[in-house]
Amino acid sequence: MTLTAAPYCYTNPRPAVSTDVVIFTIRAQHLKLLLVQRADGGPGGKWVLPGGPVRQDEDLDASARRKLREETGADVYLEQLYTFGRPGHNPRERVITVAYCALIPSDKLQLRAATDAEAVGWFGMDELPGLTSDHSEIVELAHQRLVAKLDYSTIAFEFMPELFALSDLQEVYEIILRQEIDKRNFRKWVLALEQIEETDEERRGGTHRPARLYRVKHPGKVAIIK
Amino acid sequence: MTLTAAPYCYTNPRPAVSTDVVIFTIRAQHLKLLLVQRADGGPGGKWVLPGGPVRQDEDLDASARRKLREETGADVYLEQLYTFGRPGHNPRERVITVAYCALIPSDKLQLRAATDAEAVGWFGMDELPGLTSDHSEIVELAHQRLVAKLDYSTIAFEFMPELFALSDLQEVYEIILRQEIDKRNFRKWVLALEQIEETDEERRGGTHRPARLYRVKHPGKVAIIK
DNA sequence: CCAAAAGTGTTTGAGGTACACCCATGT
DNA sequence: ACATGGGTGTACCTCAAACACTTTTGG
Repeated sequence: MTLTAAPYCYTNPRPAVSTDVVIFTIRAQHLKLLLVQRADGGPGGKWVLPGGPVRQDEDLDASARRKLREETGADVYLEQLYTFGRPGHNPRERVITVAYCALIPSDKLQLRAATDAEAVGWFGMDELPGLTSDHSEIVELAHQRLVAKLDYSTIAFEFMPELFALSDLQEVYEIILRQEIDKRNFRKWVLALEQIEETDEERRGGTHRPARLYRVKHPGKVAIIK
Repeated sequence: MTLTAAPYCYTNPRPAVSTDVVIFTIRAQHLKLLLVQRADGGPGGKWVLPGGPVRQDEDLDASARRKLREETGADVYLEQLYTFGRPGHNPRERVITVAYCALIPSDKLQLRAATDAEAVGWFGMDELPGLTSDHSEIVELAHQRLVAKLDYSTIAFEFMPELFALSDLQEVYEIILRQEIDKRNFRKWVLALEQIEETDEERRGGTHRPARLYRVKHPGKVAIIK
């Protein structure tokens, strides 16, 4: 090992630190998450969560946000999930992973054109390709947390575009919770939160009464609701 | 810098990774947390959270647990809080801190005899000595999270000794929430959770009716309550 | 006029809150 | 007997859940 190959030397061993991001969106009536396939040669390369080493001069949040932007171009809600740090087999190559979770509204959903280096794709929770066990664990935790947060926060609003109908929002809840919700009760509940407001726009589409459109009052801020 | 002084070399810079633990207990009718004072020479050494570098072969949880044991001898409820990783001034000496929170029941509260190297002490939230700004931030977050969790989990039970009276438990809630609670309503609520059970022990103490003692049904497991 | 989604109120039950007195003991 | 904390029940109110029909539009 030469100095030019490994010029960063410490008196104690140090782990490599990466961030991995679970990026969720709602698409085609399903909750999906983004995976990338590194072109490590073979055609059946492993799909993995977007992620990689934290730069030395970069905050953890910034690192996760950079990866989010690199893959999706979107700059949206992002929160730290959990930090995983099982020692690996090789003590000199230990990796610590700070996992993040991001939510993309359907209207900001345009994948960055895949580079030569990797393919990107959205996968439903039921159709995930084989992931490494730590990536499975991260995805599992992110999903649990998302479901739990629907109950006590306005996190689901982060999936909504600028303008949306109440039935769009209801659909998001139904998709994530995997259960139907009574329309009248849902409307009463969500309006009572006072976190969305009516606009005077409406949306006509198809052979039925147009839907009134709403907007999130404080976009990007997730409120805790008791 | 010689090879023997810095034998661990990498092609990219790596941060040092530490764990810091916020250790809470209830003592003398106050919520207190443990700080240590490194004997860095001067008498007015800085008080800091117990913490330090993660060993290379050690899980993050294990690292936090080790520090918990080193300072208190106790092996109790511990959860990961958040990971902080602002880049510091010197890019070669960046530190990433994984913060944990631990809760010690009053009966397991015996501080390890302080070594020559450091003093240890319990401080109320209102009487904290000046901490570094990142330690303040960690303490703040741990406190918020504790208060929030009282509402939707049985985390407060982790403060209880093996056997306790309902009024002891109520007192814990009152201390942390800083508000009085109606005795009858509290008892109805806590019993309806079905997470503690009556024993046939009672405690006599002072000039009044003895208190029935209860026990936590699933010690060490924090239940989420709707 | 028909199909399709949008929109709207009322009743009921569970659980949370407010509130005051009797009980068992030690001195 | 009295002071001290331990222990109990009821009335009310709020909020979540169940439930069905009318409205507006496009074809």
